[in-house]
Amino acid sequence: MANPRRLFTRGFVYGLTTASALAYGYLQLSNEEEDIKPVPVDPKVKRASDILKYGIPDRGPTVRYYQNHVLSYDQARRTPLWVAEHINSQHIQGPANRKHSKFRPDPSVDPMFTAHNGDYWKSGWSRGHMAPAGDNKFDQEAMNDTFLLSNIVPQNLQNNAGFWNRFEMYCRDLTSRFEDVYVVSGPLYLPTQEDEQKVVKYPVIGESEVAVPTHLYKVVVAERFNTPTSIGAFIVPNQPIDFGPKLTDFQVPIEDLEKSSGLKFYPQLDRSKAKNLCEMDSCKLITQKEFELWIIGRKLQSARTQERVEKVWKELEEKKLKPDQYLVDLYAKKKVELAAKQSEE
DNA sequence: CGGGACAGAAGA
DNA sequence: TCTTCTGTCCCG
Repeated sequence: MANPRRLFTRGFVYGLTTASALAYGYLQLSNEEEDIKPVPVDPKVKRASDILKYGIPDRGPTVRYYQNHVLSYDQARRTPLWVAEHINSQHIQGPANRKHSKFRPDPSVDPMFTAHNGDYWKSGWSRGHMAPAGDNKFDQEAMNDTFLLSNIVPQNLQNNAGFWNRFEMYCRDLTSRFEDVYVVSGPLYLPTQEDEQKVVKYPVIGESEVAVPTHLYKVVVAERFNTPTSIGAFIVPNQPIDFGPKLTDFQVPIEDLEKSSGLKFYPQLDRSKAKNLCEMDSCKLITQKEFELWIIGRKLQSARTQERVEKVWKELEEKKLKPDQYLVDLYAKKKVELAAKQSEE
């Protein structure tokens, strides 16, 4: 019986030489000649089996698959490189609740390269989803997957809960006008001008030294039957952004994002036929008043005491927000509900 | 929707 | 006893 290592080496060389020969075109069938020539081997490739005798440096799996998202993980920075999703109206509604999910290290990531919750605690940075939990309302397990730290980057809390949150809401709202929405999200580490040279500078947090991105990006593709596919690329600074700036302020040519990220997005998409997303659609985020009303609605929903209900309602009055009928009804309903609950106790 | 801080319970 | 986890409350 042959030596296993010997077998492995032989297979290794064969694979390399075949790939190389194809690349060099030596295996092309000749039109004129019928005699079969010996296949030349690129001497550089021939050396590879010796050079790589003890293996090829390993970045880990290039692509990792989850219930409802796919990502590539950056083992050096302890953050994803990119996270891809497909959103439609079926996925963004359902009983799944983030209160049942927990942030935790991704068990599929080598322990040497994983991030931990402790890295984020008291770091000044929040744990920002790339594939959002809210895109997985249809299934609790799919939502739980998005809380694995392989899908998380250190994100400014105001940005996460504010502008980026509204950006994610816009992506979900696209499904009311487009059947299928495809999104790739991820972190960027962009250079800044410092004296005479550009430098890339970013903090790292915790014992795992998780890298804090300078910016976040999204590439959004929206599809609808019988209309041109639309695509938009956005680069958002990882810092507080109030209601002044518009989403279109952060739109960039996708080629610019590709140069910065080193990634080609949607290589199978015929870009010459694609339209600018912000011309096909509004690219308008919800307004400050709409956002604050939404938040108050969510707080009312989750209120557990009468005191809390009254406090939230007072907040609404202080901000001079006009509640719609739904909110008025919800307020009345919660008051009755919690009064009954208190009389039980 | 997006998050964190904290106290007390549960576990080593 | 000290550490870790979970539930609860809080914020925009």
